[in-house]
Amino acid sequence: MKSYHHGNLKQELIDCACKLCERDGYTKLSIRSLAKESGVSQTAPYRHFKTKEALYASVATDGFKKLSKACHIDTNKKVLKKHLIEKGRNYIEFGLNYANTYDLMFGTAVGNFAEYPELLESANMTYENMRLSFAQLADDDDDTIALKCITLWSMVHGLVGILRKVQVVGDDFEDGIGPISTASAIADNLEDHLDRVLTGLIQS
Amino acid sequence: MKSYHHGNLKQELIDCACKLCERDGYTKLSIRSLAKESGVSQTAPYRHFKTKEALYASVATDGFKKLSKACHIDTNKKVLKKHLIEKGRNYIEFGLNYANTYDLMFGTAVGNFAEYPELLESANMTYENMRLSFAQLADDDDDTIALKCITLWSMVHGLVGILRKVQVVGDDFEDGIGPISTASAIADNLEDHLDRVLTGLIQS
DNA sequence: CTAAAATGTTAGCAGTGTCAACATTTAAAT
DNA sequence: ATTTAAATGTTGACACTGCTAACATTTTAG
Repeated sequence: MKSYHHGNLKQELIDCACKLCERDGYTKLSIRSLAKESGVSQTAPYRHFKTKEALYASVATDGFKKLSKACHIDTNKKVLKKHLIEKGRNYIEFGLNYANTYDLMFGTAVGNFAEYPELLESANMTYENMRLSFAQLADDDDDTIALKCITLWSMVHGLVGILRKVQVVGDDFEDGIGPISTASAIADNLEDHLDRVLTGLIQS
Repeated sequence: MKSYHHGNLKQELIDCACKLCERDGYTKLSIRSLAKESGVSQTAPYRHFKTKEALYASVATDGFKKLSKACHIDTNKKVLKKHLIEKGRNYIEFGLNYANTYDLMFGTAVGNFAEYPELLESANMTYENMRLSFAQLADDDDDTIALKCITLWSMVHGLVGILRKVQVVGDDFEDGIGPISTASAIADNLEDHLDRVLTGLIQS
């Protein structure tokens, strides 16, 4: 027999939301359907998430933790350029493989990260590891490091966005923006691509 | 006295949608409120837009035309690096000043551009001008040009996205991701920043 | 053991996208 | 010019949504 209290509703809602967000995109997600999925009344989720945005924030937090792990570099050991390239590739692959979650993390679904401390912290962790890793490679003052780090982050972030938009058959632009051959070329030679960008950043 | 037929409903709906999308973000936009705004019944818009996504597509098309104009380069005259830098700045400023519209253009609100020929064409026009301009600067074969062009596009696109996320007070990460001083530094020195990236692309 | 806090339920409001059936106006065909 | 078809607008309705208030139950703390 089912007890009145669920026992682990909050985490189950988050897990389920992560799954559905990634499968269908966060716009398709509804609190009500989520509640039904967990066998609970329509408004039960409101005991754990004040608004839908709060639920989004939890999903985004989960996303940042996964992204952080995917491109984490051990800064205790010496950081090499090849490490950064490898993790850059991981970043881009995360953005492409978890595209819907990535939208939630970097879109406007969650207006102000500061309202959700865990989200803010997980996002900053991602940035901080990026910055520390980069600092070991480039021989610059802190401000320059931060600046180049943002440049690098913009690069991989932008690639994720553009690669998703660039999809075409052949050379005549019929099904998307730009030539798909180019998109494939970049995706296939991501290491070379990152190497070139990174080299420019380290040396200049 | 008001006539049964509006006369110019479609364009008025688009204009109004563009305005409201930019002001409040596209998620806040509703067909019904739009109809009310134009003094027409709730379902009248459906004579001009099959779905809400079709309306989004029209707003996005308008956005791409504006973006295209903002960073258009006359490729009949000789294209110089400074032109590309200037237009790169215009691109980024468009992305930041029309952030909500930019979301609609590059987000997932419109799933498949191919379903909306005008949208596809306006987006391709943006890319094509970018590519032709770049081709005059870099002395490479077509494939390499396309590849570097995507790289450049990713750079400015990524900057728009990241600059919007990076916003913090001081050095302790309390209100956003990363240090706001860095974001300002990039924004203030956008020309230098673009110059560096561009120089790397032209020479390597 | 009792009071308070946490968690879940039911009922309901206001708003949404979309559709079907119908009305009116405009454009095209005879 | 008259008839017909197409385009455009309206009403009414369905199923769905986020969210709130009022109430029920369970767990936890004093």
